[in-house]
Amino acid sequence: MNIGEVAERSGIPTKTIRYYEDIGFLHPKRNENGYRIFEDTELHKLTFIGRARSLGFNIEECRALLALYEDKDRGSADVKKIAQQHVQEIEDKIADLIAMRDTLTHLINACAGDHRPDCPILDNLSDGKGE
Amino acid sequence: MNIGEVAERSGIPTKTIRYYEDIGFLHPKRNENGYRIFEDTELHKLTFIGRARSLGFNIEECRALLALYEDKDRGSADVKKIAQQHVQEIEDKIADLIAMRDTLTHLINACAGDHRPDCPILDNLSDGKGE
DNA sequence: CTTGACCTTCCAGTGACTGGAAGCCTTAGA
DNA sequence: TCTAAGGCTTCCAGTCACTGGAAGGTCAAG
Repeated sequence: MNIGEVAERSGIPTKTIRYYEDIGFLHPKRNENGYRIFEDTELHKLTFIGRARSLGFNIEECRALLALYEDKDRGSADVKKIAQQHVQEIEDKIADLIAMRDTLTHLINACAGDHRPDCPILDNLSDGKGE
Repeated sequence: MNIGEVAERSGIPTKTIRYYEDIGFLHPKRNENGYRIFEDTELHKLTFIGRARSLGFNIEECRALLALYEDKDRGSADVKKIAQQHVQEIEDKIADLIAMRDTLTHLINACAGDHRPDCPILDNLSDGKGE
Protein backbone atom coordinates (compact mmCIF):
# COMPACT_ATOMS: atom_id res chain seq x y z
CA MET A 1 0.00 0.00 0.00
CA ASN A 2 1.04 3.57 -0.63
CA ILE A 3 0.57 6.23 2.00
CA GLY A 4 -2.67 7.55 0.49
CA GLU A 5 -4.41 4.23 0.76
CA VAL A 6 -3.21 3.72 4.33
CA ALA A 7 -4.47 7.19 5.18
CA GLU A 8 -7.88 6.42 3.81
CA ARG A 9 -8.13 3.03 5.48
CA SER A 10 -6.83 4.15 8.85
CA GLY A 11 -8.53 7.53 8.86
CA ILE A 12 -5.21 9.19 9.67
CA PRO A 13 -3.99 11.97 7.35
CA THR A 14 -0.86 11.39 5.29
CA LYS A 15 0.85 14.27 7.05
CA THR A 16 0.24 12.65 10.39
CA ILE A 17 1.44 9.26 9.18
CA ARG A 18 4.73 10.81 8.07
CA TYR A 19 4.95 12.52 11.42
CA TYR A 20 4.38 9.20 13.17
CA GLU A 21 7.23 7.78 11.15
CA ASP A 22 9.43 10.72 12.20
CA ILE A 23 8.82 10.01 15.85
CA GLY A 24 9.54 6.33 15.42
CA PHE A 25 6.13 4.69 15.49
CA LEU A 26 6.54 3.16 12.07
CA HIS A 27 9.37 2.10 9.83
CA PRO A 28 7.76 1.49 6.44
CA LYS A 29 10.03 0.18 3.72
CA ARG A 30 10.59 2.15 0.56
CA ASN A 31 10.45 0.96 -2.98
CA GLU A 32 12.91 1.99 -5.64
CA ASN A 33 11.16 5.29 -6.39
CA GLY A 34 11.34 6.34 -2.74
CA TYR A 35 7.65 5.81 -1.98
CA ARG A 36 6.75 4.32 1.40
CA ILE A 37 5.26 0.83 1.22
CA PHE A 38 2.98 -0.18 4.08
CA GLU A 39 2.17 -3.70 5.15
CA ASP A 40 -1.03 -4.73 6.88
CA THR A 41 0.80 -4.74 10.20
CA GLU A 42 1.57 -1.07 9.78
CA LEU A 43 -1.99 -0.23 8.88
CA HIS A 44 -3.08 -2.10 11.96
CA LYS A 45 -0.60 -0.22 14.12
CA LEU A 46 -1.83 3.10 12.79
CA THR A 47 -5.41 2.20 13.48
CA PHE A 48 -4.43 1.19 17.00
CA ILE A 49 -2.72 4.54 17.54
CA GLY A 50 -5.69 6.38 16.07
CA ARG A 51 -8.05 4.72 18.53
CA ALA A 52 -5.75 5.37 21.46
CA ARG A 53 -5.40 9.03 20.46
CA SER A 54 -9.15 9.39 20.16
CA LEU A 55 -9.41 8.14 23.73
CA GLY A 56 -7.13 10.99 24.70
CA PHE A 57 -3.90 9.07 25.28
CA ASN A 58 -0.91 11.19 24.40
CA ILE A 59 1.90 10.06 22.15
CA GLU A 60 4.07 8.64 24.91
CA GLU A 61 1.13 6.73 26.34
CA CYS A 62 0.38 5.39 22.87
CA ARG A 63 3.98 4.28 22.61
CA ALA A 64 3.69 2.48 25.94
CA LEU A 65 0.39 0.85 24.99
CA LEU A 66 1.80 -0.26 21.67
CA ALA A 67 4.82 -1.76 23.40
CA LEU A 68 2.54 -3.62 25.80
CA TYR A 69 0.39 -4.75 22.91
CA GLU A 70 3.40 -6.21 21.20
CA ASP A 71 4.71 -7.83 24.36
CA LYS A 72 2.99 -11.18 24.62
CA ASP A 73 4.21 -11.63 28.17
CA ARG A 74 2.79 -8.50 29.71
CA GLY A 75 0.14 -8.74 32.37
CA SER A 76 -3.11 -6.86 31.87
CA ALA A 77 -2.31 -5.02 35.14
CA ASP A 78 0.25 -2.85 33.33
CA VAL A 79 -2.28 -1.74 30.78
CA LYS A 80 -4.97 -1.19 33.35
CA LYS A 81 -2.65 1.05 35.34
CA ILE A 82 -1.97 3.33 32.38
CA ALA A 83 -5.66 3.50 31.59
CA GLN A 84 -6.60 4.29 35.17
CA GLN A 85 -4.07 7.11 35.40
CA HIS A 86 -5.41 8.47 32.17
CA VAL A 87 -8.99 8.33 33.42
CA GLN A 88 -7.90 10.28 36.47
CA GLU A 89 -6.39 12.99 34.26
CA ILE A 90 -9.59 13.12 32.27
CA GLU A 91 -11.63 13.42 35.46
CA ASP A 92 -9.43 16.32 36.57
CA LYS A 93 -9.92 18.10 33.28
CA ILE A 94 -13.65 17.55 33.45
CA ALA A 95 -13.74 19.01 36.95
CA ASP A 96 -11.79 22.09 35.81
CA LEU A 97 -14.08 22.62 32.87
CA ILE A 98 -17.20 22.20 34.95
CA ALA A 99 -15.93 24.79 37.41
CA MET A 100 -15.30 27.21 34.55
CA ARG A 101 -18.68 26.52 33.04
CA ASP A 102 -20.49 27.01 36.33
CA THR A 103 -18.80 30.32 37.06
CA LEU A 104 -19.47 31.55 33.55
CA THR A 105 -23.06 30.38 33.54
CA HIS A 106 -23.62 32.14 36.79
CA LEU A 107 -22.20 35.38 35.42
CA ILE A 108 -24.10 35.05 32.17
CA ASN A 109 -27.35 34.64 34.04
CA ALA A 110 -26.61 37.80 35.97
CA CYS A 111 -25.89 39.73 32.78
CA ALA A 112 -28.78 41.56 31.16
CA GLY A 113 -27.29 41.16 27.70
CA ASP A 114 -28.79 44.33 26.33
CA HIS A 115 -27.60 47.71 25.06
CA ARG A 116 -26.74 49.01 28.53
CA PRO A 117 -23.12 48.99 29.59
CA ASP A 118 -23.44 47.39 33.04
CA CYS A 119 -21.99 43.92 32.83
CA PRO A 120 -21.45 41.50 35.73
CA ILE A 121 -19.14 39.43 33.55
CA LEU A 122 -16.67 42.25 33.02
CA ASP A 123 -17.13 43.39 36.61
CA ASN A 124 -16.09 39.97 37.80
CA LEU A 125 -13.04 39.88 35.55
CA SER A 126 -12.15 43.33 36.77
CA ASP A 127 -12.50 42.88 40.51
CA GLY A 128 -12.95 39.16 41.13
CA LYS A 129 -16.19 39.67 43.00
CA GLY A 130 -19.79 38.95 42.18
CA GLU A 131 -19.90 35.20 42.49
CA MET B 1 6.47 48.95 40.16
CA ASN B 2 9.04 46.68 38.59
CA ILE B 3 8.05 43.50 36.82
CA GLY B 4 8.77 41.30 39.83
CA GLU B 5 6.33 43.10 42.06
CA VAL B 6 3.65 43.09 39.37
CA ALA B 7 4.21 39.38 38.92
CA GLU B 8 3.75 38.76 42.61
CA ARG B 9 0.69 40.94 42.92
CA SER B 10 -1.04 39.70 39.78
CA GLY B 11 -0.01 36.08 40.16
CA ILE B 12 1.31 36.07 36.59
CA PRO B 13 4.94 35.03 36.02
CA THR B 14 7.41 37.62 34.74
CA LYS B 15 7.97 35.57 31.61
CA THR B 16 4.30 35.67 30.84
CA ILE B 17 4.06 39.39 31.50
CA ARG B 18 6.85 40.02 29.00
CA TYR B 19 5.06 37.77 26.57
CA TYR B 20 1.85 39.73 27.07
CA GLU B 21 3.77 42.88 26.25
CA ASP B 22 5.11 41.22 23.09
CA ILE B 23 1.63 40.45 21.88
CA GLY B 24 0.47 43.96 22.60
CA PHE B 25 -1.59 43.64 25.77
CA LEU B 26 0.56 46.09 27.69
CA HIS B 27 2.84 48.98 26.91
CA PRO B 28 4.71 49.66 30.13
CA LYS B 29 7.07 52.62 30.12
CA ARG B 30 10.75 52.15 30.73
CA ASN B 31 12.98 54.08 33.04
CA GLU B 32 16.50 55.15 32.14
CA ASN B 33 18.05 51.80 33.01
CA GLY B 34 15.69 49.98 30.63
CA TYR B 35 13.54 48.40 33.35
CA ARG B 36 9.79 48.26 32.75
CA ILE B 37 7.72 50.46 35.07
CA PHE B 38 4.13 49.40 35.69
CA GLU B 39 1.30 51.62 36.80
CA ASP B 40 -1.71 50.41 38.75
CA THR B 41 -3.76 50.37 35.56
CA GLU B 42 -1.35 47.84 34.08
CA LEU B 43 -1.47 45.68 37.18
CA HIS B 44 -5.24 45.81 36.97
CA LYS B 45 -5.20 44.85 33.31
CA LEU B 46 -2.95 41.88 34.03
CA THR B 47 -5.20 40.69 36.80
CA PHE B 48 -8.16 41.01 34.45
CA ILE B 49 -6.38 38.91 31.84
CA GLY B 50 -5.37 36.36 34.46
CA ARG B 51 -8.97 35.88 35.54
CA ALA B 52 -10.19 35.63 31.98
CA ARG B 53 -7.51 33.04 31.16
CA SER B 54 -8.43 31.02 34.23
CA LEU B 55 -11.99 30.92 32.92
CA GLY B 56 -10.59 29.38 29.77
CA PHE B 57 -10.83 32.35 27.42
CA ASN B 58 -8.05 32.28 24.86
CA ILE B 59 -5.80 35.23 24.11
CA GLU B 60 -7.95 36.66 21.35
CA GLU B 61 -11.05 36.41 23.51
CA CYS B 62 -9.17 38.16 26.31
CA ARG B 63 -8.25 40.89 23.89
CA ALA B 64 -11.87 41.30 22.89
CA LEU B 65 -13.05 41.32 26.51
CA LEU B 66 -10.43 43.87 27.43
CA ALA B 67 -11.47 46.10 24.53
CA LEU B 68 -15.08 45.83 25.63
CA TYR B 69 -14.10 46.54 29.20
CA GLU B 70 -12.36 49.71 28.11
CA ASP B 71 -15.20 50.79 25.87
CA LYS B 72 -17.64 52.65 28.08
CA ASP B 73 -20.28 52.61 25.36
CA ARG B 74 -20.49 48.90 24.75
CA GLY B 75 -23.68 47.07 25.57
CA SER B 76 -23.50 44.07 27.88
CA ALA B 77 -24.95 42.01 25.02
CA ASP B 78 -21.56 41.97 23.28
CA VAL B 79 -19.87 40.54 26.34
CA LYS B 80 -22.63 38.06 26.98
CA LYS B 81 -22.33 36.76 23.45
CA ILE B 82 -18.61 36.04 23.79
CA ALA B 83 -19.20 34.34 27.12
CA GLN B 84 -22.02 32.23 25.76
CA GLN B 85 -19.96 31.05 22.81
CA HIS B 86 -17.20 30.18 25.19
CA VAL B 87 -19.52 28.22 27.45
CA GLN B 88 -20.65 26.28 24.42
CA GLU B 89 -17.05 25.35 23.60
CA ILE B 90 -16.53 24.27 27.17
CA GLU B 91 -19.67 22.15 27.05
CA ASP B 92 -18.40 20.47 23.90
CA LYS B 93 -15.08 19.68 25.51
CA ILE B 94 -16.81 18.31 28.57
CA ALA B 95 -18.95 16.07 26.39
CA ASP B 96 -15.88 14.76 24.55
CA LEU B 97 -14.07 14.04 27.79
CA ILE B 98 -17.07 12.31 29.32
CA ALA B 99 -17.35 10.08 26.27
CA MET B 100 -13.67 9.17 26.59
CA ARG B 101 -13.99 8.56 30.28
CA ASP B 102 -17.03 6.34 29.88
CA THR B 103 -15.44 4.22 27.19
CA LEU B 104 -12.28 3.85 29.24
CA THR B 105 -14.09 3.11 32.46
CA HIS B 106 -16.06 0.44 30.69
CA LEU B 107 -12.90 -1.17 29.35
CA ILE B 108 -11.11 -0.88 32.68
CA ASN B 109 -13.97 -2.63 34.42
CA ALA B 110 -13.72 -5.46 31.90
CA CYS B 111 -9.98 -5.80 32.46
CA ALA B 112 -8.81 -8.25 35.10
CA GLY B 113 -5.70 -6.22 35.83
CA ASP B 114 -3.59 -9.17 36.84
CA HIS B 115 -0.55 -11.04 35.58
CA ARG B 116 -2.39 -12.68 32.75
CA PRO B 117 -1.97 -11.25 29.27
CA ASP B 118 -5.63 -11.06 28.18
CA CYS B 119 -6.61 -7.43 28.11
CA PRO B 120 -9.89 -6.01 26.84
CA ILE B 121 -8.34 -2.54 26.71
CA LEU B 122 -5.67 -3.55 24.22
CA ASP B 123 -8.16 -5.72 22.39
CA ASN B 124 -10.40 -2.73 21.91
CA LEU B 125 -7.56 -0.56 20.66
CA SER B 126 -6.57 -3.33 18.33
CA ASP B 127 -9.90 -4.20 16.78
CA GLY B 128 -12.36 -1.51 17.88
CA LYS B 129 -14.74 -4.04 19.33
CA GLY B 130 -15.75 -4.90 22.86
CA GLU B 131 -17.81 -1.93 23.88
C1' DC C 1 34.30 45.47 46.22
C1' DT C 2 31.78 41.62 45.98
C1' DT C 3 27.71 38.99 46.24
C1' DG C 4 23.20 38.02 45.09
C1' DA C 5 18.87 39.37 43.58
C1' DC C 6 16.87 41.75 40.13
C1' DC C 7 16.34 43.12 35.43
C1' DT C 8 17.25 42.93 30.15
C1' DT C 9 17.17 40.51 25.35
C1' DC C 10 17.21 36.69 22.37
C1' DC C 11 16.72 31.97 21.01
C1' DA C 12 14.80 27.48 21.38
C1' DG C 13 11.51 24.04 22.92
C1' DT C 14 6.88 22.28 24.22
C1' DG C 15 2.68 18.68 21.71
C1' DA C 16 0.80 16.98 18.00
C1' DC C 17 0.23 18.09 14.25
C1' DT C 18 -0.79 21.15 9.83
C1' DG C 19 0.10 24.08 5.73
C1' DG C 20 2.71 25.17 1.97
C1' DA C 21 6.49 25.24 -1.39
C1' DA C 22 9.31 22.94 -4.69
C1' DG C 23 10.05 19.13 -7.15
C1' DC C 24 9.93 13.98 -8.69
C1' DC C 25 6.86 9.86 -10.31
C1' DT C 26 3.04 7.66 -12.48
C1' DT C 27 -0.86 7.08 -15.23
C1' DA C 28 -4.64 8.27 -18.34
C1' DG C 29 -6.06 10.62 -22.20
C1' DA C 30 -5.58 13.60 -26.68
C1' DT D 1 4.43 11.51 -27.64
C1' DC D 2 3.12 15.13 -25.05
C1' DT D 3 0.62 16.80 -21.26
C1' DA D 4 -2.11 17.36 -17.29
C1' DA D 5 -3.65 15.61 -13.00
C1' DG D 6 -2.84 13.54 -9.06
C1' DG D 7 0.14 11.24 -5.78
C1' DC D 8 4.41 11.03 -3.76
C1' DT D 9 8.88 13.12 -1.70
C1' DT D 10 11.49 16.47 1.53
C1' DC D 11 12.00 20.51 4.17
C1' DC D 12 10.63 24.59 6.54
C1' DA D 13 7.49 27.29 9.10
C1' DG D 14 3.42 28.06 11.90
C1' DT D 15 0.03 26.84 15.49
C1' DC D 16 -1.03 28.22 21.02
C1' DA D 17 0.43 30.15 25.18
C1' DC D 18 3.79 30.08 27.27
C1' DT D 19 8.47 28.32 29.52
C1' DG D 20 13.49 27.52 30.04
C1' DG D 21 17.96 28.96 29.59
C1' DA D 22 22.00 31.66 28.28
C1' DA D 23 24.50 35.87 28.42
C1' DG D 24 24.84 40.03 30.30
C1' DG D 25 23.46 44.83 32.57
C1' DT D 26 21.79 47.08 37.27
C1' DC D 27 21.21 47.78 41.96
C1' DA D 28 21.33 47.47 47.07
C1' DA D 29 23.45 45.47 51.17
C1' DG D 30 27.36 44.29 53.72
